[in-house]
Amino acid sequence: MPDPLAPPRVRFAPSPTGYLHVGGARTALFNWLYARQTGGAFLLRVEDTDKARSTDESERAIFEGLEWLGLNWDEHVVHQALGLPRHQRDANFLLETGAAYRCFCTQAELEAMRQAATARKDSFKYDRRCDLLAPEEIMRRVESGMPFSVRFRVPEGETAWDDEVHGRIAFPNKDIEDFVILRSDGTPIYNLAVVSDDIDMGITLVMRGDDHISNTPKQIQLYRALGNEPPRFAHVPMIHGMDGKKLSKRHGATAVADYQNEGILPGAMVNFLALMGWSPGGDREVMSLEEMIALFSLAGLQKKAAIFDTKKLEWMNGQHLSRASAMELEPRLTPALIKAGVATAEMLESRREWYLELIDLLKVRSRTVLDMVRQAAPFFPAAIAYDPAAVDKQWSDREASLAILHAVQDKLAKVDVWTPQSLEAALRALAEERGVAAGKIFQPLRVALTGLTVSPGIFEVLVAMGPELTMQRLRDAYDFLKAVAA
RNA sequence: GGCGGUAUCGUCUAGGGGACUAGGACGGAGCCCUCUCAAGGCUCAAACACGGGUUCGAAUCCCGUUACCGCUACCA
Repeated sequence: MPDPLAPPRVRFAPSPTGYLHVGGARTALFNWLYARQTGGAFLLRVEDTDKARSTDESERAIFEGLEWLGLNWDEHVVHQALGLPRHQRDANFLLETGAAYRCFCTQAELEAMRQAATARKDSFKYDRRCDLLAPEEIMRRVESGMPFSVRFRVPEGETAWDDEVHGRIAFPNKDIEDFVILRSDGTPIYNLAVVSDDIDMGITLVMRGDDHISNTPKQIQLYRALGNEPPRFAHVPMIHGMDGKKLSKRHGATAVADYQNEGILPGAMVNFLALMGWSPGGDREVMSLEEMIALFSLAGLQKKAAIFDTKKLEWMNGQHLSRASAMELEPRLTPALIKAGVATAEMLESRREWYLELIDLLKVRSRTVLDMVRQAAPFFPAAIAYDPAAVDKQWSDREASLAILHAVQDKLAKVDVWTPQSLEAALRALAEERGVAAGKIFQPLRVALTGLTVSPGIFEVLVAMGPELTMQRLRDAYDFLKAVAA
């Protein structure tokens, strides 16, 4: 009997056959939030019994994904394959207590029975023929070395549990066939391995995808036959793609690492994932990890599958970007800037104050870290590319543009102290002298400085860029304009 | 086919018998702000799957139907 007052123990149990999928990440997140809120333990178990498909690389990718999201686990990582002796002991125990029996049917025989049933339009269920064998016959077959699998004998009645998200779910036992728990090669089948491990790890709440609902009655039967009280179960809904089907590659990125590479912040990813299938109630949306821990509850879990909407993820990321401090963003932006070849580590370090101010300037108008890189590029010495759309729109009249830029240069040369105020005064005066709207000056200048139609306020841009780089950009613009004109 | 699960705007959701003319958010349309783009503010379009009950009263409870999803392996 589990102690109801003991701290809960939950687990995330991925099989290392790929990357960390967003669906898995969300299941892990819910378990983690629950453990952190209750002071319980969040354990990790790698389900690597399928040696053919499991790889170390995939295992590493899953760990890295969890670490990036900030989902730290307690105790040591359990590898399911290492539990083989215990799985076999449990199967033998079930055999000895009569809860399970040996099945000598071959896979080919089973397949034939299945096909015969399908031909009759019947649903197939193993007919227990091996359980009806005389004890002497069983003895004879075992002694003659005939291979056998071990099947669990499902008792009469009904198996039900009070699911933490769905309420009571019941399965008539007659609908559950005598399932195999140990293969003829002596290795365990999933349901046995899971139950054996969860008992061994002292798991008190199994929170997993609702695709496991139909495994649950089998597992409850195994708990009982093994002399254990089943844990609580919480079956959370799945994540689907925009077409309503299970989320897969053809819906775009499904690996959390993909979103990491696209410049999504882990805090935003976690926030977004949490909101798919869980709600704190009311209108709360943008939350920190700490707030989610405080607010999390099983009662707020949704029953319905959610569809992954990357648009909302990007919006969420923009929110987190805007709210984060430059100091917090710096470690995420710096590697991206270096990777893109925009700046070097030394460059950023030598002008740290300036760099942090630049981050503050850009973060509010960016949705991803990659957006920030794009917008930050003009503030670094490397030559810029001119966006054709910007050129067409703001420099359509080459001669006029050249004239404006020269006038701007003259004005700027006379500004001693570069502050937003002094620059604004100078440029607005220029507009007045020339009798044009301020925008007619600012926009062509913006293209000259950044190559883009989009940037922070033009005076902030000038200050951040400084007189030297500004003049360089203007000279480059002249060259460009003259080349096009000629 | 059998069994199980689910059903509120296009999407994420609030709602747990009367507070519902159904709220918020993303996305869309528009306005304001404005040197651009964001951010921010405001406005608009947009949903209780259907049919029966129960009840004075149902988005909310019950039953059917439909649709969708999952499982139906000596996979996990």
